[in-house]
Amino acid sequence: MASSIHDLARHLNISIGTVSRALNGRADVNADTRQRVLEAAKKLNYAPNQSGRSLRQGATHSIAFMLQPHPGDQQYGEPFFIPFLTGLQARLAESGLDLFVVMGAPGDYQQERLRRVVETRRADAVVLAWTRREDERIDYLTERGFPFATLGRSRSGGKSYPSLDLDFEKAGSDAVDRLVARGHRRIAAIRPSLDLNFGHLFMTGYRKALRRHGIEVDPGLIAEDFINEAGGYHVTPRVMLSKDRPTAIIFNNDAMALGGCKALAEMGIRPGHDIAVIVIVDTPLCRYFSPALTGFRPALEPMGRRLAEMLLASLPAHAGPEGPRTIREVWPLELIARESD
Amino acid sequence: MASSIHDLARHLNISIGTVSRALNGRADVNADTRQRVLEAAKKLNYAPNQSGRSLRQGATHSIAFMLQPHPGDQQYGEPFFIPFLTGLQARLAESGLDLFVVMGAPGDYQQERLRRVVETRRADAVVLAWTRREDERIDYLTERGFPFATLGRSRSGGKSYPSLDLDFEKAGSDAVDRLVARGHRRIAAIRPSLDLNFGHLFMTGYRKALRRHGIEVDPGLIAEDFINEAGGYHVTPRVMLSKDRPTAIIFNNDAMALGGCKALAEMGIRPGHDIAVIVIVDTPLCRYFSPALTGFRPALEPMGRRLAEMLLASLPAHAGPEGPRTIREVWPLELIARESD
DNA sequence: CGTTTTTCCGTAAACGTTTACGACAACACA
DNA sequence: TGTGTTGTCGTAAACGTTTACGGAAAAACG
Repeated sequence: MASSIHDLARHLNISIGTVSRALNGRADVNADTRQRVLEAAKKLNYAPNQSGRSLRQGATHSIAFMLQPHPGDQQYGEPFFIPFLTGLQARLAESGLDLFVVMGAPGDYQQERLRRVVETRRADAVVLAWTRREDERIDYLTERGFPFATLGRSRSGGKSYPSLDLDFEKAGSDAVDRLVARGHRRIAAIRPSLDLNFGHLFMTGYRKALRRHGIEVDPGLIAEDFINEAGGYHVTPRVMLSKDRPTAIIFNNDAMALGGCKALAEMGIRPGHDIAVIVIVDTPLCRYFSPALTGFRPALEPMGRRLAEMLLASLPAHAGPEGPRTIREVWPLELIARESD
Repeated sequence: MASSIHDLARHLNISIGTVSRALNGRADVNADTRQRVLEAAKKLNYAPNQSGRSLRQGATHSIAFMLQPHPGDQQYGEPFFIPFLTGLQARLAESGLDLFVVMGAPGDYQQERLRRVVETRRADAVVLAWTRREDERIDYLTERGFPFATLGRSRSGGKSYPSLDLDFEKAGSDAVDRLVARGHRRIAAIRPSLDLNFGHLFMTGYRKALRRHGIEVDPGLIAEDFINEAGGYHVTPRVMLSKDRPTAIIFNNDAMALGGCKALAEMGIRPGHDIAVIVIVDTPLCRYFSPALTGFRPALEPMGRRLAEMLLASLPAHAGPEGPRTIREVWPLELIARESD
């Protein structure tokens, strides 16, 4: 059905070795036989069979991105990831690598699918997101010696893999600074499980900033739930009913903020008037919500490109001649002041 | 590094043929050699090299889902797809197939990536979404004889491929019926390009229902823009400034509705009070927005399972012994009445 | 012209599987 | 004992590539 390298060879009356060399741009092939091969390839619309290449070269020329469902949640925080993936894919494509996304059944932390990808050698490397403080996926990959990179930090696996993260700690701190400067002293924080590393980092910044301002951390103003709309909706009333009501809330996520604002609305509390609201990671939702939510915006697409770059540099087959490799980077989050605080 | 079938054979002092047969559950192998093979496989944690299998069998055991960016848009409407993909992947996994998602650079209609996947035989079949009225991807695949299925209908490619769609026409019609029953007669429609087939279907239902109620279709109440927040935001003021202002708006999409409601808010118009708002496809956003948006909810996860089923039945290698195959299905959208209309 | 170098190409092995085929032993049956 | 059947296994080819190796012809050089 599909044409193989043998068809080309037969068609041109030359050997398959020469065809392969011509196609792969090697030096030891005459300029005009190469020309003829390329033309024939186009004419018969030949494309190399990936299974054949992979088998011979021991490389699949593709990278897997694992989309990790949150525990207790059907959602994936995808709006966040799409621009990141766009950048990642663009940079990988420049090096001739395909990117594909693998999703797991919700709930299993993806360990199963990850093993499958790794053990059946479907990809040359994987990219992990939603890293956890202790992340068994990272342990597995390092132990196994399989190349990977992460979006987000973790305490697992030493420091020997490329990772890129956002400065959630600084964002948490900046959010508190901003609110304190505007006269707030009772500032609530609504976050997912501390197990998710960005939640942990956010809270570290939040706590440090409060202390710096001489404000005692009130556990009644901190609440945890699933990182989705339902989570924000269910948990927000709790902090609002604490005996000394907060005058500001920082949400760790746009979805939690949406749910939270819904709960506030039902209590007759208006963000931007009766209470200040800040969201740690900005998305289009924040911009088009009414009132528009103040948030911290990440440079997702450049981050995708950058992490691809770092991953490539760590792969023997793609490492350029350049010198020292950046292994870990933390990128800033830019405050976008809008109407909600 | 990774163990191959030869390692197993050497370790057990039997031939690779026997090992392969044991692993693949074929009949002509002694029960206890099979036992020993399986144990050894677990011990050396053997997993078959996919490239090897694919090459030999001429099948990759994987299905590609193409995530199609909208023209002029960086977004993908992902929140919509995730539950669908969950169902799709679950059913495919039951048949031993992997699902992966491939994304393209925004703007190129994915034709490039699609060709790549097909020609290098990275997948055994593909699933397309966001089908257009005339869809060159479908033409390409049918012409090429490559197996595929679509989420959404199209006029391209004849009727010879499995497809599953939502009844956007009925939803558009039902939305109008509901609004008319509540006394509205000036009903606006905000939609993306008619090229996107669901937009076209929605408008067909909208038009037919208006005519049925003896209401003339006013072009000033129909507006098109990109199917995202920005699109809804930009275009909504236009219909609100038409000389006879609408009393209701139907948005074709949650993102457009979010942007549109933002624009309404800036004009001092409150959904649910001053104007009725209905969204054709319901998402968590609709539920947690204030006011909660009335919308039409699809059964996305079952749809994913179902389309997988239909695709499998069309693949020679997986077709069960059952008789007639369903080729096209249209599923209903269920109205979820909330506060915005 | 003879020798060396260069240019170009063909041959064949290898990657890890699956599977058609045949072989051999054990067993049943006559 | 001979023949046929059954159960189990080994052998080897094949899938489509890439690539090390060697060889022939052409070019360069003395």
